[in-house]
Amino acid sequence: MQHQYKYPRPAVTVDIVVFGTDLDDLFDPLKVLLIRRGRGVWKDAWALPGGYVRTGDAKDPGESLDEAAQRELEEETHCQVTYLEQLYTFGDPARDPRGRTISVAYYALVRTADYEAHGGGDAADAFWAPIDQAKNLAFDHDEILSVALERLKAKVRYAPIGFNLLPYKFSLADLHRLYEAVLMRDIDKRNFYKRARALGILKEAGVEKSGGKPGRCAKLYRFDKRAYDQAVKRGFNFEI
Amino acid sequence: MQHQYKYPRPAVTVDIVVFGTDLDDLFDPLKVLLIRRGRGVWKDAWALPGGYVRTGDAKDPGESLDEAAQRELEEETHCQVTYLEQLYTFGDPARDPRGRTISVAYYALVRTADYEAHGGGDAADAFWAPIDQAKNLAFDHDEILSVALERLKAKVRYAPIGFNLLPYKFSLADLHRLYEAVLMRDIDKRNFYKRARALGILKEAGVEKSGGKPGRCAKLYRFDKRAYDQAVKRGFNFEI
DNA sequence: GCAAAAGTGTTTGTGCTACACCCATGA
DNA sequence: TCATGGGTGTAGCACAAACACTTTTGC
Repeated sequence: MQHQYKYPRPAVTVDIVVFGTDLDDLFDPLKVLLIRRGRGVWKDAWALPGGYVRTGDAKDPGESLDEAAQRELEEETHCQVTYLEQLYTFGDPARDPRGRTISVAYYALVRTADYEAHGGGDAADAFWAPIDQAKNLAFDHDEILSVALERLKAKVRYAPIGFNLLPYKFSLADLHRLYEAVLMRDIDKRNFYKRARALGILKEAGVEKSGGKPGRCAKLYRFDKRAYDQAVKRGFNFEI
Repeated sequence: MQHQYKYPRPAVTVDIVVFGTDLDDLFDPLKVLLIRRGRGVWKDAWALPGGYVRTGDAKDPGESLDEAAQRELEEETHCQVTYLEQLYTFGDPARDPRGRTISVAYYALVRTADYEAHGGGDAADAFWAPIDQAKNLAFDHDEILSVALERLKAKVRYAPIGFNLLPYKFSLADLHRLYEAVLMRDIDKRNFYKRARALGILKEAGVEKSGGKPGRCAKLYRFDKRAYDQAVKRGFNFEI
């Protein structure tokens, strides 16, 4: 069946920048999920996962933008999605050669580390790319990724969203490496550990089992959401 | 002529939160521009200015989202628009009873003070509402306004966008009142003046003519964009 | 015992906060 | 001369930055 309107209407999609981590990768723990395009324009190019928003019609109310993003995300990644936020809406008339398409971009943080999949998953051609190698993507996805990275960099400094990229239990060294990777600069270890603990939102959670690696075993922590929520109520400021 | 698509498509609009100031209003200098709806659903309700994005078709590329916002803005306000930024995209299926409509919201800062109009303008039913009186707006515009205010509050603290709400020349007292109005809290005058000057982005610009009012004449300043751009290059941080 | 990774304190300086009075002008 | 609004300085404290060595573990 066809749908008719008096004036032309754009297609509306959501595209999602999915950030994940690989803590074994000491230099590039921060990754982004890319999909290989199998056909049509930009065939064989890497792209951000995404798809059309279900608009609905007389019988069907359709889905909200958040719901659309969530749905796409579940199809693409089988990791636990712990954070999802709308990023920006891209509407340049020329951004999709097939016709006027407006894309509402989201970014998501997922715990890859809690899962095995990570590369050998079932999403046929999905790939966790190191951030600085994700270039020359389809459409305007380079720009979308760049905006997402800037947002992540900015937000991670004043909101405790970084924890969403780590496993449930993590060491301060993990947290430190993550922040260095996201902010792309060296951060003094002692000052960082001090601040992180001073925030009062970390709860001790045992000790790492030495996995046959040299070096001292790390103490583990988890994010204490209870303490965080209370601190926010008291008007606390979380700059790291 | 009708336009046909295989799947249903949403209508896409831009709505704009236009912030302005009335410096003579010592308690509520911060205003927002509202439009009275003359017909259709939400008739007689106050609403944010906005309208449909020109999508384009085979012959016509249409306009970008920024262009749509700019165009709507020019139609509604004859003040100098010095700042325009995309805010958030609202896509709840039920937000417009007439049918699925996705709204890309923007916020704009304008210099009302450089113009006479301000109320007696030609936009028949436009009104500069004090921020805290702008309630019970049409559609989900209460929510849009609330998001815009939060964004303005946050951004004004680390970026020099507040100047876009003041006339070209302004006194420190003006700036102080503006910040108190935007952040909705008292700010110590001496500390504020000190910080404002220490930023090094204010240029002296003469002295206020006493307009028949009591009290000492204020020194005037203007925003020094040159100095600001250079400071940004050096990686300066502009928290106020 | 050596290589690898985790963990730990002190000093110094800068910047934020709190706070109360004098100055210029018009009526 | 009084009412109104503009303008100014200092002292204490808390936080950020800089900086190097010790501890634990596997091999």
